[in-house]
Amino acid sequence: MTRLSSFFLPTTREAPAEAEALSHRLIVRAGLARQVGAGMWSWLPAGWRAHRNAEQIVREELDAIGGQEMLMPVIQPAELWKRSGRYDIDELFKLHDRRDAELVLAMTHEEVVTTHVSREIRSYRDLPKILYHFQTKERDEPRPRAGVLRTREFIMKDSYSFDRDPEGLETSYQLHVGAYDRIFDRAGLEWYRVESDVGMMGGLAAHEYMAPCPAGENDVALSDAGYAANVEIASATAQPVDGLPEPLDAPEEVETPGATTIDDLTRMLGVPAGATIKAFPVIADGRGPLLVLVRGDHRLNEFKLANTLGARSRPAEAAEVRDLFGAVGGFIGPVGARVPVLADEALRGLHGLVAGGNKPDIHLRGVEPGRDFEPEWADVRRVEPGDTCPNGGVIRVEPAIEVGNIFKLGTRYSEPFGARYLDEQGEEQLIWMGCYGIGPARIVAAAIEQYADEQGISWPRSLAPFDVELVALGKDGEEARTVSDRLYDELRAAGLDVLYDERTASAGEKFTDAELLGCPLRLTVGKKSLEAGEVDAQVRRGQEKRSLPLEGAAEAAAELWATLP
RNA sequence: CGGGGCGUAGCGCAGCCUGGUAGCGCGCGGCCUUUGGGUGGCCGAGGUCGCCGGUUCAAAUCCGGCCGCCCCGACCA
Repeated sequence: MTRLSSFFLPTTREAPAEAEALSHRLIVRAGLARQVGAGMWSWLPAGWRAHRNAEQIVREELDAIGGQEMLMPVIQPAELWKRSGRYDIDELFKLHDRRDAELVLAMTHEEVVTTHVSREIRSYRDLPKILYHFQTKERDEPRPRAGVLRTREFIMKDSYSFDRDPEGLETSYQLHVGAYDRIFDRAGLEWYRVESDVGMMGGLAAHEYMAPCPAGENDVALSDAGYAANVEIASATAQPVDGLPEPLDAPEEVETPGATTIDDLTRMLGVPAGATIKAFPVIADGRGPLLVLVRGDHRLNEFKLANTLGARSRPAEAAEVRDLFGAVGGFIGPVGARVPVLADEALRGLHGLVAGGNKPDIHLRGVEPGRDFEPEWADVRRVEPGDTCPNGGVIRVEPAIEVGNIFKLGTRYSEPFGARYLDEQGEEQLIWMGCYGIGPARIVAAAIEQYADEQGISWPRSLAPFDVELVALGKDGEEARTVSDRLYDELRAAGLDVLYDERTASAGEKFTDAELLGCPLRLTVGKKSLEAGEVDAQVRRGQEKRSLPLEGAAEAAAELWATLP
């Protein structure tokens, strides 16, 4: 029985002052969830129904590719994490039990699942396997934010594939690609599968599933030609520089007092930003000082730099810059630099450029890479809207929520945990692994973000807490109420999940609440339509209204519902 | 971790500068009214003013410390 008069659905007229993201505001206002602390949330009954709907889609599609659901603990011995080398991650919650034994709260489950597999899997006959669970993840995030989008505790579906070789891993990976594509389609989301950074942990390949929306924390580079990549790794051909100065025979000094920014330079010298060189002095692990160059109108992409260097790097400190270049930030450049130079590809072939002169208040103009300095070339810039992607399309950049990721782990965990099997020749081999995550809460939040309108949430059918909200107008005991009571039973008999608003509240209040909660279909029983022998139906998305004959209204509503997005 | 902001009733806020009985709107309870888009009226309940300390005859208000929350950035297997 889901009668609104007794259902725990605390809606509010106003959102908490601190809530900024649309999904945050609507989740609170519609009574789906409540905040307990920074990054800690309780799901209330209606929100939990949506969450479980998302889970169920994920479960069905994983089962369909042969996934086997299990459950592993959140609290784990620290020893496992020391063995995998992940114990020192700052986000890992660490604790001690009463006997002072070291424990951790799991942020994912590679350590435990690999331990099980290493103990139980012996033979190539036991492979492949896909194991998964839905379990709480704990992460001591430095900054939880945007409601349920980034929390310190959340539920994740994580699955793990185990194969005998890279080819097997590729097969399991592709099975997940198919399952994930179907999951996000069924969830009704607009989504992209984008190439993503494999990180420093030695992964082999990775994709992220991104749902574009304003509250998204990630930027994705997209093109109509089908290109899709996280901007962290996206690569594209830069737009040419308009108005490049004429070449000079050799660089010449020009006084630029106080011009420490590209803006200052373009104003002072009258050149376009693209005709300047932006220089970043960095100190790379294992490589020492390095001068990284990008075009003045471009931005350095630190992920791509790290991948190019195969190492982390940090910006040089002011004192280091002085020692290495004899100048302060804003006036350093590649010509005559005593450290190796790494230049972005977009600078290749340009001439007449302005670069720092390595002297206070001095720049050089007429600089030509390759002639005036010999850099190592690499693609280390962030792509910009308007760039041309590898297959010819024009790049645009959109914010998006990461709703899922898939990752080829290789033997990253099977090595430390000794997960091996015997092949047909009786030889011991390492197991090849993949890991695959989905956050149901983010699916819920992304759906809210993508489809909300002025009135509130507008759920995709597959996620909505209820299929139909039935609004009964008039007083208890009037004819409208007897009719709606009967319709409520008939709707449920027709297979629909119904939220029945039989409160003694004004019509406007009920309609407003119904639109805020956003079930795909609203049915209204009141005196007016009843006199015409009808029930009013309103489709939430687009708010299109129509009338259904009272006779057979439940079946008609079920048919209508089935056509909704 | 760097920068900024906030903390007064369930929610949104005023009061603080200039110390002197803690307020408003919404929501909540009762009665009446209204019932197809947040009806109107009357009555009422509800607050250790984030916490600790200091100054003062007197602190929501001034001073110090702490805690919590949010935003931007950094970070994000």
